[in-house]
Amino acid sequence: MRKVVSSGQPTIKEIAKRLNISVSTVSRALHDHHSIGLRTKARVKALAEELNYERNQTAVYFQQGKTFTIGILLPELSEAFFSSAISGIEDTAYSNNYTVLLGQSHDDEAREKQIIQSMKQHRVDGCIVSIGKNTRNYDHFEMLRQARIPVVFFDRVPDLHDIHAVSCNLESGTIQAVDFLLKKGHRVIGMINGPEQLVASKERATGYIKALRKHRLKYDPELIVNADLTAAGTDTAMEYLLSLKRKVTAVVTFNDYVAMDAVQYALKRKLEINKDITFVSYANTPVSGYTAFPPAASVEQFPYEQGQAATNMLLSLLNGEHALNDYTNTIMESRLVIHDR
Amino acid sequence: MRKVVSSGQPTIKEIAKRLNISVSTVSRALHDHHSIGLRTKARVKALAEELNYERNQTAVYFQQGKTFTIGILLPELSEAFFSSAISGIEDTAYSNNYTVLLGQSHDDEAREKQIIQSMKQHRVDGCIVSIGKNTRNYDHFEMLRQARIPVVFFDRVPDLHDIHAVSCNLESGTIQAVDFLLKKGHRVIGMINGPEQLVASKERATGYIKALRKHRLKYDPELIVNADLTAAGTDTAMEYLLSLKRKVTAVVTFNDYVAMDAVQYALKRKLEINKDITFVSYANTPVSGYTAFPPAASVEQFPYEQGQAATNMLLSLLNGEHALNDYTNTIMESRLVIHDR
DNA sequence: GGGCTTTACGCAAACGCTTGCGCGGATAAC
DNA sequence: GTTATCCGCGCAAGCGTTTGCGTAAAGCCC
Repeated sequence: MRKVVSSGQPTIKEIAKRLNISVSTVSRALHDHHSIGLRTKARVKALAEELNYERNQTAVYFQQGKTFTIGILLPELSEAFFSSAISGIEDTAYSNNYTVLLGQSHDDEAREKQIIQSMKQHRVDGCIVSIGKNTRNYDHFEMLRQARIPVVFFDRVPDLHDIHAVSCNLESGTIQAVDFLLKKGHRVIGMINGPEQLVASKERATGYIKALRKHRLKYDPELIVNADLTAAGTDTAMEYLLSLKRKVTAVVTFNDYVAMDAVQYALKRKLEINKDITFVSYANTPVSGYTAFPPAASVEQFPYEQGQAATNMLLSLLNGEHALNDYTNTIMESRLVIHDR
Repeated sequence: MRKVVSSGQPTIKEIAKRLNISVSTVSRALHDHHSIGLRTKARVKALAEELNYERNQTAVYFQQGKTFTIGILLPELSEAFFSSAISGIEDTAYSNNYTVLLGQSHDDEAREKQIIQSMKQHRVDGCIVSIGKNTRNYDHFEMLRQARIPVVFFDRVPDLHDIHAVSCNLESGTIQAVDFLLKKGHRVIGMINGPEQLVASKERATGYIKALRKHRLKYDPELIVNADLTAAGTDTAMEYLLSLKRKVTAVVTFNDYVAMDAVQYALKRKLEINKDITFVSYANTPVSGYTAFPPAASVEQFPYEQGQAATNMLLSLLNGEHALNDYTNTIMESRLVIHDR
């Protein structure tokens, strides 16, 4: 017969043979099944210990059709926001005896699809996903749904209603941010927003508009520009904003990276930060405290906690505590953190 | 019989039944085995497509004793250095059809051991590990060795000779760093080093000493202090260095986090950065460019590339291109990046 | 001591897939 | 026409584990 890898690991079969009992007895003994005598249990456990027996999980997974593994798919593992989130996910997964399978899409829709496919093949029990910024088509997630693999989206959530999601209430955070600028006397406030299809972009825009309305100020659509979050895109957006007739004195940027790029651009244009122009951003990175020209304030999104929340939601889905078709969108509160005084 | 989860997924058995052929034929047809006729292959593939058949990987893994999964164990997923490394690891794993299982130790030896245990049970094909800074005992890795699961250590490498490892040549980087400071006229250079048992600490110390020797300067052991990398530890270390009779005008810190903490401490002591005291660090974070008081220079360690290298080494170990007992320590070059002029 | 329940264990199927081998039939070689 | 070769496919074992059910032996009650 074919020679399998056979890493020489002992199996319950071996234990059974040595003890002259059946494999089922061994299996049950190791599980402390009530129908097994104390003596037998003891003997089995002793031998298992001695042989350094270790249950072959792949066999169990296969047999049970469950892997105690959750897949996480993120655009960019090295981005601070996401790596904090991963940390939160891993921590709560770990304390619930789940393991984490990882994949990054690099915002590439094709790769995103492949990774989802691979995770499905790996038979993950569920997924936590933050979609790429270019993803327009959601067939791959539909596949998961049909395979009854629950998915919890977080942060970058597709604009659908029948999904489970955890995200931050950016609207309220944005309102706080614009409030802050208005109180500092700014009247022409630009916004470098993200791609239109992202919910996060819509929320930011809505917050921006609502804040103005609250102060009975007229909303000028010219002041919001959608960018692609690259440095070049940010430059273009800044160039546009600075070219407007109305003089923009403050800009709300999509995240800290955009803010830093925007700051660079402003410096190139010989503008003085926090004087000629003030930036407010969303804290996707822990650098704010150390940055030379940090945004005057930023909206904290608590990535670690979002990761935890997403994982907890997935786990309750997996445990059946939460019905698969009971779609919930957990909104976490964001909070404006003011850096300069 | 017991009702298994049975997500309704089609199996090769079903395909076989529908086509009135044997499962083995189906299996082989799907693998394009030469011994299967073209007509049969076509029929099988067509039906598979139609039924939306998808191979049950857990069954394959179990059957083959291989999971095409590698485990990565790191101290802290959210640290920039490690998250870049993860990104590099995931990318090369992905392009070699491997998947990545993730765990973080939080520098806790017990948790480290549990994660290794769990990965072993998951039957990962191999591991990539950066050990916790408190880890003194390596039994868990010995277990992996006995289970013939290859491990590649990287960055934080245990001080053993019979291991596979990828790390950065910190010695040369440190020499460059100290050279830099000496050329700027500094003569009393402190070093806040990491925990003694880390190879990385030893290399830094060695580089420091060699650089002095190169310039025919006497090495004063008082100037190197081992810290625990916490903010408090850094404060203590700074306090110590500043209390010395010889006036320290420059400090080489273990990494950017330590540097930033040290900067904070120096500021509290009313010292002017880059005038009263100059810092040089190791770039474990991408923030240097944006920081208010960045270290004057830092030694770049290329985490992404280290991750790639570690993964490639592991893969060649797994493919048998590299003998398990042929222990190699790949040293990558570090390079001093100068921030101020 | 007969009938009953309980205790403690074994039997064997099942999970989905791969693969060595065997075998019938067609084709080629001589 | 006989033999060797090859093509195309089926049989069945095996990977390690779990678990429904069957069944002896032991214990209990009356």
